Amino acid sequence: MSLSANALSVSANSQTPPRERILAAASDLFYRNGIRAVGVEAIAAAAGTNKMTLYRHFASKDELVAEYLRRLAGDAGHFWDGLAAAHPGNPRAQLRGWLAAMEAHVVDTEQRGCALANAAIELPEKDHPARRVIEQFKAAQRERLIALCGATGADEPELLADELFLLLEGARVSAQSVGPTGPASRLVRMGEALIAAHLS
Amino acid sequence: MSLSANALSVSANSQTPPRERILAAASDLFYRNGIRAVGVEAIAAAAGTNKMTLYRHFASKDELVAEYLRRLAGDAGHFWDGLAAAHPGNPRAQLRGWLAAMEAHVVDTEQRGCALANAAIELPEKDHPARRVIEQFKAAQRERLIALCGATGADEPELLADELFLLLEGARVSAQSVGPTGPASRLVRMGEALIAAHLS
DNA sequence: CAGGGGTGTTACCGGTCAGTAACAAGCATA
DNA sequence: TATGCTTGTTACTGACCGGTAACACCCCTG
Repeated sequence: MSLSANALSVSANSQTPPRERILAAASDLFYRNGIRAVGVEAIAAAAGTNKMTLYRHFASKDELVAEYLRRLAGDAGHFWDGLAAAHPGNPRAQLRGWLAAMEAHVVDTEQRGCALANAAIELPEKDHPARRVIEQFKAAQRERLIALCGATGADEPELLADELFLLLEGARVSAQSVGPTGPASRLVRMGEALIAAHLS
Repeated sequence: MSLSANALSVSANSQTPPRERILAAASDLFYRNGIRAVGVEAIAAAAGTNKMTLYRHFASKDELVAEYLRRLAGDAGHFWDGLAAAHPGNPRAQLRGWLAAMEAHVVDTEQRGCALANAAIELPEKDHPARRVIEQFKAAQRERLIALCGATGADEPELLADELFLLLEGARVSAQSVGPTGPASRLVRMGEALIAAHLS
């Protein structure tokens, strides 16, 4: 089972510190091939280094996985911040921007859903260090969505947020089984209908 | 990483033919621990037999995985048939029954989401024999839902079906990251609101 | 009784897994 | 020039992976 990999600019650049190169290579391989499908040796090779250096920066593969997810959670937080900065005082526009970005992400065939959700499916062990990261991230995601729905003046912000949350989560996972042209392609329209129903 | 396993009645019963015991053991282990996390030796042992007998009934582990998913797809088909038989000529009741069953399934902490969807995440290789099964199953699932929504007289049956489809898919996957007490616990209420909106 | 198909047992194959020990080489600072 | 830190290299461990060969066994049918 040959793994697919891309030559990432960061991992090819030997100017970048090895820890960053390893994380970049691991992110790429984990996301596209699955966490369990990727060995540490392949990660080190893709990062232009070797297994020893990898283990000098990460205590174990599980810790590398946790850090990989931590980075993605941070990126998502920055995306939310960017939305808020782009539409200050306009929660409705922020919500609209979020929906549009999510639909674009779902339709993109290069994407394979939410890395955090995928990891939760792939790593059912309750004591895996990645689980803390996943649970905290998803809870924070939901909280932000609830706050945003509340700011728009929806009648039941928490219910609306959960509807949108499930809609998105379903779109991202179903794109991998029925394909991105299926139900997931009308995410914006569905979301707008939900929002409208709660603003009456 | 010790695997969790249950002593299934069928796998403990040596009266049952070995092929069925193997499938039962594989279903249990695959679903709870993930497909890649389970080795064929562990499956054979849980089925009360050995690796050789397993390979006399299944050409490879990948084929065993495909058959495991085929069985589940068949079970789901029977569930739909049962719903239709329980509420003949009453699509509204069938839809309601489907929603209730899905919420019960999502809330059950023993469950770990849709085995087919999980497999799609765990097995991204396009040529894996399981992918055909997954894609056909999800497409059939969606078709049945569309037909049912159409029979209820919804104004846009396909859109409603996709909304319900994504809602369910999201609920099952998010139960594994935010837990079953989160957004997934109000699936019936959300679904009913969607249906009502399309029956106006 | 003879035959044969399904099953169990053991040992093995080559390969990969996560993780480590020991040592050489580079490179900066002091 | 000498120090000390980071990295590279090679080789290795013990375990497990999917899959197979060879052979003994049991039980049912003829």
